[in-house]
Amino acid sequence: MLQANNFHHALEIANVALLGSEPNCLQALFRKLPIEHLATGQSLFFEGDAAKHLFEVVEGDLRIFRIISDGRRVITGFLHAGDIVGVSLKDHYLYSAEAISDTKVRRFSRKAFEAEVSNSPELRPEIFARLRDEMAAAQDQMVLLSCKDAQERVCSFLLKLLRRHPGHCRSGAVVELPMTRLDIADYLGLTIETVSRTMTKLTNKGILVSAGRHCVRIIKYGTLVQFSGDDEYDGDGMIACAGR
Amino acid sequence: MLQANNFHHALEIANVALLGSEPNCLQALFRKLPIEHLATGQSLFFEGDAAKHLFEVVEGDLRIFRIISDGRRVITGFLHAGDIVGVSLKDHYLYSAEAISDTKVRRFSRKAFEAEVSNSPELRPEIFARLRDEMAAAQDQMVLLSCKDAQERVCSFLLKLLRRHPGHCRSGAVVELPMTRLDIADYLGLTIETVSRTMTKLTNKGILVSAGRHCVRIIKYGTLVQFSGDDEYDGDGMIACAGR
DNA sequence: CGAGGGCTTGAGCCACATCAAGAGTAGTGG
DNA sequence: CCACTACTCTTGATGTGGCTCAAGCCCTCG
Repeated sequence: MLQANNFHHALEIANVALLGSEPNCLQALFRKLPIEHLATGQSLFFEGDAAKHLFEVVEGDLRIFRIISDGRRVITGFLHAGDIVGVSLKDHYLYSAEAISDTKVRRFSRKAFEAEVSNSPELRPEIFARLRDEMAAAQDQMVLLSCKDAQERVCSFLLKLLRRHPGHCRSGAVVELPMTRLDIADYLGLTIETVSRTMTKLTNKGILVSAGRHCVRIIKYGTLVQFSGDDEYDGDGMIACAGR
Repeated sequence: MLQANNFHHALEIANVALLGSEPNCLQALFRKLPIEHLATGQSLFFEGDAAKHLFEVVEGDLRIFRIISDGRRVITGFLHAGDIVGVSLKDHYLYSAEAISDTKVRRFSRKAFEAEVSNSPELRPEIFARLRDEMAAAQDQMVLLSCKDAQERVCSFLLKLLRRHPGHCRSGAVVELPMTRLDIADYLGLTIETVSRTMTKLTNKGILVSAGRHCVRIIKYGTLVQFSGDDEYDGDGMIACAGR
């Protein structure tokens, strides 16, 4: 299932070699590892597989999702360059991960990672910070799914993408949507038709204009924020806007 | 807002005194601390407050929730005896916490807690395990809110409560529902009327019988599982059923 | 230029929300 | 002990947002 199985042994050795170096940030842990390439649609791992590795997303985007008993798919998040997947893993992956665009990742042995983190007091706060961010994102998503209507969900989603790039939180900014409408629908707990209709409505209201299938330009940022149904005030100030 | 503010200084001293003792499990950390009592409906802390403490629930139940801009409430979880609240906190509480029954808690300084965990290699895996469980629960909740219908939500909820007591996962078991219907509704993303109607329907189908306002007896456990819409198979075997 | 996949748009329907009333239960005070 | 009150829960009637089903459009790519 996991590609490049023959590759792992070499990586283990590379990981072990890193153990003495005491890197002071997570990214540094991964820096020396070879880059693996994923084509659009290719899987990184599957829900239920033994969780032997963590990954750093170097470039591109991934969707993480679960398939439920009736065959439907729930996307629980998207990952982008700079994100690390697997920090919150149990023995088995809780979800599947697939590339939604051409993507580059670095693979790290889970065992070596845990040893590394356990030995490095500098790294632990960073791990905890990422876990906390992940929890906060999950909370926000629960609020969205619990009680936002279609328009609020779509606006919240667009804002979330905007906020990944500080300085893009303003009218005139352009949002890239690397995922398909179906991905967005499965993430927002809507159908593809409702997402499409909602985008059209937002366009008719003059809040955004389409700029190709995977791109929209925000015309009225303030209105978008209002429509998102979030409180303007955020407990941690602008931290939510500064990205991870 | 937080009660017993005059009490904190003494606690800090108690916490510091613990630092030398190297406890080997989280519960042990809290064991020596005085118990604080919360009456039904009383708040433990509020969303946005500076997160200065963690709490161990010794007895009783809490709801954790957020109030959104239009005044609606989203309950993101319930806490029970043995749970620890605050492991995943940022500088400020992400949610409010209120007692839903008479509740006893122990309070631990966040700073001392972090020092303790940082000094104790035995404690860290336990912390991570709790964070992972919290993440897994959040994922499950997202799946529930994304695509389960009312009946599936209510059945999943009842099963979740049952699974807190190993051995109760069978026909004839009794489930305590310390929270109100409104709490359940706000947790499941439904209205109080829909929760009530769904419970009635399940009763009419012979799956459960009411045993007072805060108590139901499960008659057909297997059917309840089927109706919950979860896969029978769980990646980590019976772990999900063994409670925290 | 044709085929297939992704997206948009329309019509009708259904599950759940909303609105409204009434029944059951706990708590209070005389 | 009972009456009064307030709250929780249940049940019914009606409304509606988003889902389902269906068709057509628009890219992209061979």
